[in-house]
Amino acid sequence: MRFVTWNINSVRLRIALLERLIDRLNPDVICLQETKVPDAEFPKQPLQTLGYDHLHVHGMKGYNGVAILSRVPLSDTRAHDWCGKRDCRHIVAGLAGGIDLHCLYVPSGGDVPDPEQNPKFKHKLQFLDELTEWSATSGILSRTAVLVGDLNIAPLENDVWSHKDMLTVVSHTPVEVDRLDRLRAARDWVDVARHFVPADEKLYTWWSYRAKDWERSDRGRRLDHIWVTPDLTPKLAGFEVFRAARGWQPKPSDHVPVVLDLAL
DNA sequence: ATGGTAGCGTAGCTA
Repeated sequence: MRFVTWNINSVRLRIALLERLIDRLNPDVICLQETKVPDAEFPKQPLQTLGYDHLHVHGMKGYNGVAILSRVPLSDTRAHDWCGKRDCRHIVAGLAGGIDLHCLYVPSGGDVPDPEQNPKFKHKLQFLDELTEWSATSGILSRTAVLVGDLNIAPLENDVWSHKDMLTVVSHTPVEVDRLDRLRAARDWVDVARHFVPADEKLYTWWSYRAKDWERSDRGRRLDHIWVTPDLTPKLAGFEVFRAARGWQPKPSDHVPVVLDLAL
């Protein structure tokens, strides 16, 4: 079974690129972040035409928004609210075989990496803390699961173009990397990218729109992640960062799709 | 040190 996660940065604007992605990768399940559309206006029809009959969409006007598009049935679909906000950042669906699929969009955190000065950074840390607490107490701990999405943190040295220069830049500061580690440790999640790609190798899933030439400067970050519970480790069959999509014209997303194959 | 681009929606917020 092939899973793809992609921060698409507006699903309506990039529906043609989503169709191209489907043509190239033929995923069974697609998880999207930053759909930026209320549920009633989600472009369901073109996806159903392509065989994605099982849709779990959770969006709002203008910002955020997550979605799961599937060719296989989804059960027990639900959404979670964190930090007292209804901001459409976390949905879950059940797959055959008792597997939970989490699609997540963690707050970006603003510019200043200080929770006292910057409410957005405080929100990011609190969001991760609430998720970690919930992971440890909700009973979901014992379930087999796949977690994907834009976690907006690049935890390892080679998840950013320059570890030294990025230590004070939101997405790679020690305080948020520590919070992400605690979340990962709460269920002993396996970081699938680093299962397949050695930690001494640079690996990015996002490149800023602001670079003159994203490909040449290659100042990327690994913000988009795929995690699985340890019982799925023997089923890990393939992984890819679909870097080519960053150059798709016109108007690429600043994030690229990330692919997981599971031998279920 | 600064400012650079993009999406939504049509100003200014968010990333």
